Amino acid sequence: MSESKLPRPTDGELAILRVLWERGTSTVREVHEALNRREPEEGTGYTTVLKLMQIMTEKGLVERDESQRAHVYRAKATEQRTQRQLVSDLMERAFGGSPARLAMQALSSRKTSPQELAELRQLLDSLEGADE
Amino acid sequence: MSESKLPRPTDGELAILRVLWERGTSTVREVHEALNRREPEEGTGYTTVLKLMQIMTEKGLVERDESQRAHVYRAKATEQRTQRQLVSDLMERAFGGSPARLAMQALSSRKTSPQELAELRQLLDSLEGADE
DNA sequence: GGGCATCTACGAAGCCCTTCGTTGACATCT
DNA sequence: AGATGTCAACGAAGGGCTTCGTAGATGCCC
Repeated sequence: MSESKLPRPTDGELAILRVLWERGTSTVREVHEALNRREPEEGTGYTTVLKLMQIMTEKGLVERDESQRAHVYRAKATEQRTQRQLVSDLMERAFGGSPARLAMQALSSRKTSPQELAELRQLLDSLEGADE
Repeated sequence: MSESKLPRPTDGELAILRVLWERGTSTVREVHEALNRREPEEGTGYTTVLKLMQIMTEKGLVERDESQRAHVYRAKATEQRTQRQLVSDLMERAFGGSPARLAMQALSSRKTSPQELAELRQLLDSLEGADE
């Protein structure tokens, strides 16, 4: 029962999760530095990141190991799982629940590499094959 | 210059926009009734909807005609335009800017009808055709 | 040990979103 | 005209998100 529903992460929380997914488990300092390397103009303070991560711990979005003086955090949900949740959410709220309309909007909004198009085609094949 | 960037609508605002897209121009009362027909358990009050729509007017998300006693509102951006914005947003924040990964996640998250799959296939064809 | 750097914890402030009660204007019906 | 119902406007309250200053604990180096 440890897999109950996690809340939808906010923009700030998502930025932190992205660092954790990319780097693996990290301390607050590491996350803070990664964020400011990625977005030098934003400049969020150290304690701001710390506070966010503390709240995320309360919400269950991350877990932390307090055995070291500098606590070590890790994302509780995988990147895939979170992406699925966010997509489902947007699909319901803005696309009337239609995955295809969302997918088409995504593909139209930016150029996609031939390789990715091929992967998509493959996915379509498998979806059509598995009709029930 | 009337086409500047509109802010990302909140969840509540998006629900109202959906009513306006579906019904066309509407009064507050009409929106309120449509929402409570759609989500009977939620039960947002009339003044709540009114307040939201007033704020949306300030933000530029909707426009209103005040010539009648019951003001008539209409969405300022089309459904398509808003969907594109929301998708781009999510793509940047959670998918590292990759449209294909977002599309695949969308298609995996829910069963898609054969007809929609066919439409998608067609879109893929046209995208591949238009390589530069 | 004293001084310095690093880290967590706490709390407050500011802003936005949502909700709703109240008020005053306006219309309609009798 | 007076009663009733509908409407926009306003303000306030509550909660969540973000930001940061400050304090207290801990580790390290001379």
